[in-house]
Amino acid sequence: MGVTKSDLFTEEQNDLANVAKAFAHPARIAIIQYLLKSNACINGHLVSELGLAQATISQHLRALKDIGIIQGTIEGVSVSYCINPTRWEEVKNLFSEIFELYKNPNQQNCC
Amino acid sequence: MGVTKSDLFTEEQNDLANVAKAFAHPARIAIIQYLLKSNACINGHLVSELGLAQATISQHLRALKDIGIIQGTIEGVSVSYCINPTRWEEVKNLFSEIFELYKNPNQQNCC
DNA sequence: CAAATTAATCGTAATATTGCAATATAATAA
DNA sequence: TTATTATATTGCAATATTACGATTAATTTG
Repeated sequence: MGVTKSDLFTEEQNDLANVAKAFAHPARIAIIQYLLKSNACINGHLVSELGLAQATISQHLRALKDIGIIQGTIEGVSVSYCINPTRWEEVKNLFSEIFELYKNPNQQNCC
Repeated sequence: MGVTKSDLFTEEQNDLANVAKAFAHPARIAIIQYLLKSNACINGHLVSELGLAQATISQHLRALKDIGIIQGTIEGVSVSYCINPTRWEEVKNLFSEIFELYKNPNQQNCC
């Protein structure tokens, strides 16, 4: 055991779950926030910003790249990272969908 | 190793990461969607809805309760669950904050 | 009271994630 | 070419998560 039974769920549910994993670690949130705030391509100064080892940062960057939220282009020796605008919009909409699903006409419909 | 180094990050970052974990598994998304769509208190018919064992569902429900997204009240032999409206709003705002952080004036600011 | 029902918890196995040192890779500089 | 620099990958240890059978706890029914 220990394996998520993906086949029990819809593609949409599995998608959202995977995307949510991007946000499910503070280091990845820190990376995302850093890229969002700078709103530009950032060379990998992230290692000095966060207090984690270079290998660990690289691993988190890879996770974010796999999910598609960030993209990186090689610039000589270093790599520039930034938010992927298209994917960001997609991810935003995925979350919006579920958040908009909740209508609470009266405060009393809850146990 | 294997422990997330929470002390390296802000409380806000750790909070969002924890909340995101609610969405980071398709079964929990399915549970949330089920409660959202019914928009009412639902007795534990979730076990028959999803294809997971009773113990597993209970475990996911507990995770959602710990995060605060759902609440349950005992109704005789069974338990009624529903979305916690206040917390839901909070969670929604946490995600909104980070999503609103992204401004993309021109499509060319990305590598 | 005993049986039935419902859900939580415990214990455990399997898999996933996190973190890092060491190493590999790739581009540039000397 | 040989350093140097920046990042990725590998291998591994520690911890977390997922799943479920078995058990427990609490309530209701007969």
